[in-house]
Amino acid sequence: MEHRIERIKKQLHAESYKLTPQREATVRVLLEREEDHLSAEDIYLLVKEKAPEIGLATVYRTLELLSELKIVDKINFGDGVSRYDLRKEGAAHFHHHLVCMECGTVEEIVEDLLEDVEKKVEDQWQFQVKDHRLTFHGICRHCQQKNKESN
Amino acid sequence: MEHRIERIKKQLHAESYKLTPQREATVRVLLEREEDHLSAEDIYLLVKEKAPEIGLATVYRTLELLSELKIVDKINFGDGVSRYDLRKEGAAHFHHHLVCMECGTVEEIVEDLLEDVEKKVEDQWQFQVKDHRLTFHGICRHCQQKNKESN
DNA sequence: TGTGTTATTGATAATCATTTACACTTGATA
DNA sequence: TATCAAGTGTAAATGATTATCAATAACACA
Ligand SMILES: [Mn+2]
Ligand SMILES: [Mn+2]
Ligand SMILES: [Zn+2]
Ligand SMILES: [Zn+2]
Repeated sequence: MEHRIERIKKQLHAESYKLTPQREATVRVLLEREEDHLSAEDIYLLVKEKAPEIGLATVYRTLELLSELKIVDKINFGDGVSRYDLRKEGAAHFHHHLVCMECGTVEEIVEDLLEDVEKKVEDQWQFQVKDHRLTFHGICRHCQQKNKESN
Repeated sequence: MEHRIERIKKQLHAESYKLTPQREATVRVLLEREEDHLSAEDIYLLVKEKAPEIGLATVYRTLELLSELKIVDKINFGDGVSRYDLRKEGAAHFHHHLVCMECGTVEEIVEDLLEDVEKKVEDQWQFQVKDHRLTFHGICRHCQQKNKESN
């Protein structure tokens, strides 16, 4: 944890931004809830527990800044809100998501999986890939089980 | 064109919805601009040319309905608006997109490309895939060329 | 240590996409 | 024709995000 905060601090400094107390509190929430996919509002409420005086606008500004520096990725699962997802330490690409259409849970896939596809896109479409977003919609293990039992 | 309208009409009837003049005008715009990725507002303005009395809410309602029936797919490229994309005739899966980070153009990939990946997800993650969203962000052919010349 | 400069913040208002409420129209059916 | 549900247009409401602005904190240097 402290190690990752240090690293993020350095990334900010490298672009001559400071790790203010508000920014640090926000980053800590993101680290503590790394496997979740929180909206700005969610994050705001959690940060308020550590730093009650923080404003919602500051949370938005911090998330915007962290997005620019590629420390977090902004994603959209089709409900009305943006969600913010910490990049995995040292990951070259954004990870993938499995969204269950029945219970709404979101599972992560850290494996690349797209190496071959990207090569094809670069070769056949002559498109220079920098990043990607891949989300599968379907039925999670748990709901499959539940459905089987109810039959 | 007329053939596809007929088919969509049948899909609506199958769920006991009617193809009202407003809905037809909206569908026609989507067919005419099939390769584009229009927002609700874009579509509204185009439909108004055919049916000036239509209301924005009706366009939203129609797009919502067409989404439910899987006639269009709602996508989000990260700018603040949802965009609506006609499913390719008879396509089992939603097609993919290449978004240029420099000029903003969106290119389509109709080929599946994900067969192997989906198999892996089903086997190794036991997730039953129903649909997917795949977008690559990068530099399009045209902008690559332009960058090369300016060096 | 003081002083000017700039970045950052919190509160609030503004913006903008989307949804809702509601009164009116339409078209089918009894 | 009278009735009824589905569909519509207008206008207002909602909710997420962004812009504004005065106050504060951090820093650079006399
Ligand atoms: Mn994630
Ligand atoms: Mn498309
Ligand atoms: Zn589930
Ligand atoms: Zn381009």
